[in-house]
Amino acid sequence: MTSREDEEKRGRVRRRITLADVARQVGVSTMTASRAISKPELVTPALRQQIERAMQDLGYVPNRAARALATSRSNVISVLIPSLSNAVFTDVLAGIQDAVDEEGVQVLIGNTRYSDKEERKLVGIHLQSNPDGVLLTGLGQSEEVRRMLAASGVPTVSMMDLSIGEGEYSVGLSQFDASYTMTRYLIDKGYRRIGFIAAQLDERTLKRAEGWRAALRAAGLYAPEREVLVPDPSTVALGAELLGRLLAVAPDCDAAFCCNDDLAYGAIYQCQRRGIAVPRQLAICGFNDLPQSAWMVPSLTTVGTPRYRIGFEAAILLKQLINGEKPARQHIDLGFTLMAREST
Amino acid sequence: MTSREDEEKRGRVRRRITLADVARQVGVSTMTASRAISKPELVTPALRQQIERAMQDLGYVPNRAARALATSRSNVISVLIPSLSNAVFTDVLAGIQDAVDEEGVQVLIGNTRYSDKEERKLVGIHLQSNPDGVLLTGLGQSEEVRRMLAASGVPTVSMMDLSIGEGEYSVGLSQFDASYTMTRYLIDKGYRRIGFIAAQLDERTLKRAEGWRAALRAAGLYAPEREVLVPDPSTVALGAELLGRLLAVAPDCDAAFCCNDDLAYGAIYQCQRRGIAVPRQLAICGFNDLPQSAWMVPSLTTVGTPRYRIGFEAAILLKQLINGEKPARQHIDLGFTLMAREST
DNA sequence: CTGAAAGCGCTTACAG
DNA sequence: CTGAAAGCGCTTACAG
Repeated sequence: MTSREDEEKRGRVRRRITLADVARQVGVSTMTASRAISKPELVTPALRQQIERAMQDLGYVPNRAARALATSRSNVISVLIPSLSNAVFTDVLAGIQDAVDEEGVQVLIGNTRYSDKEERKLVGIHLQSNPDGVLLTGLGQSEEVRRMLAASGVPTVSMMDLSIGEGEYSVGLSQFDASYTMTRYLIDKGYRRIGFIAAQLDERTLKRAEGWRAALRAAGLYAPEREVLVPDPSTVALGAELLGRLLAVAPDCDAAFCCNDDLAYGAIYQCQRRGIAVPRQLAICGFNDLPQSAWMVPSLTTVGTPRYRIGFEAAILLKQLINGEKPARQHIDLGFTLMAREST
Repeated sequence: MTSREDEEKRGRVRRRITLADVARQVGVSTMTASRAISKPELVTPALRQQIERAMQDLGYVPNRAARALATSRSNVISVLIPSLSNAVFTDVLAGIQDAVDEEGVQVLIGNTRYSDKEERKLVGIHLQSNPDGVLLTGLGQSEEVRRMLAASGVPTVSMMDLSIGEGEYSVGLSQFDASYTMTRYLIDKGYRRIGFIAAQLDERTLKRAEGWRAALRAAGLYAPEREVLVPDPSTVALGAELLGRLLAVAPDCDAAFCCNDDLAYGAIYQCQRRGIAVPRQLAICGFNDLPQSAWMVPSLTTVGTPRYRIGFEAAILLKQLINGEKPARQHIDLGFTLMAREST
């Protein structure tokens, strides 16, 4: 204590309080102080109280880095998502956080911006933190990412889509089936010239495009000119523009399936600006069922996806792997829900 | 090498490659290997190349915890935001990420969920990681949070609002002025019975309410029954409901100022459902200018806020503090922009 | 139930 | 330009 005060008076850098300081104050060894935290049942109640008291008084804050180094358990999990501005992934994140919350696990969030290169870079960086596990978005990781992850031996779970690999783990839904189902619904409702609007063109989007094509082909209604696919980031503004493009190349469309809700919002606004009645003249549907979709006018027909639960279940699965347990299932299909509303 | 292979054959846990492994392989000391990373100019080019080669071959991944422990510099900054589902804060986050990207700084994200208690808890947890700096949202931290932060000696910058404290640092805008300006604009446009709809009731919202009141009072137009404030989380659905409530208690309103864009979207949808013409019968405006606001029909009058830049500049300011530099300004006012559109 | 001591994987002032 | 050695702050098998 006194030497510490001296230091401060002399203007030296304030040294952080360590376990040793706490132990000295109470007159026990550091290992007993350590145990008072990690295995409290192993230390006499009276002693434990004194130690806890001293930690309080001194304002002791454990040093994670030291603990991680000593235990080679970081209590960190790494999460790689393609976007933070897309509500889909912040919902996934919320599920993850809730699943690991009480355990003192820290979630390291990496934003890959839909880029394989960024993902590669982030895996490298995150691996430096020795994560106990990694949560990945999608299945299409680059060879190098797979190699790094395999070499590290860190358990990994993929989110959003369903894998079929033996040594792999995934939690999600079939993007293809969901899209096929939506398209089938449109056909059953009587729509015959169904366009498809997509942006970003990540793996999920491409699978949705495949689902749409397959359903139309099965019904003998597929027409390639009715698909407008662009790699640009998905926004409401882009949805408005792409609907314009779709109608320019395929003015006879009676429905437009947008690969996500943001694009659908833009498409609906575009219709409103042009005086096109939705759904009477043109039906519009989206994908994901963001909160706004149920409330806008007209309300949006879309596919509900269990994003929060995907994050939650993926984190649970990862925890099992981290603890060396054998999970009941390697691949967890959380399904989807068709939300039929006014826009179709 | 050989002993390592032995270990693997015997099925032992695969040991992580360390700097010592790299050094041994090349035949140098670990400190030279270390320097090849941190101060490459201090090691002979030929040697350096050999070392880099060995790191590649062995798949060496530095251990952040060990480095943090040795240097007492974590290269981590902690960011506390109240929500991840609010685009406002993901924009702030994007600015922060971009500002610290290349430096190998890791951003620890804490979601306080608008709760002082959560914030307190998160500060404690994040402090365990020895962050080099902390970025806080808003000015209203609890006494305990201030104490913990002060005791840790970690540099701190507040985001979103402007502080006036001497030893404090902040980057943001005057929420009061922005709201006052919007209200003044409505008055100038001829609106006389202007309601206010707010949710969440965090500090920023309350300051916006104050700005609205002040402008109306100054014009002799303030009427307390025209304010509807609820603590619930802000959503589009709630905006629709609150507009209903406002019109129930104050049916003579000719404008409704929503404390953020989400509520405004809901309010506009509510009007559309009820056949209330916007802005002819009721003007609606929001706050923040989210991407959709410019595209919806009618487009939304709102206040543009420099969220990305707030995050970016706050991170720059924090870096200066971390490096012991004296920043040019303690408080950076990034202002706001009135976006007058169709809805008013 | 408690303690002495070694070790986790890095970095760094100090010599040479 | 390179190295021997100590230290960062914890934890843990092993004794007692």
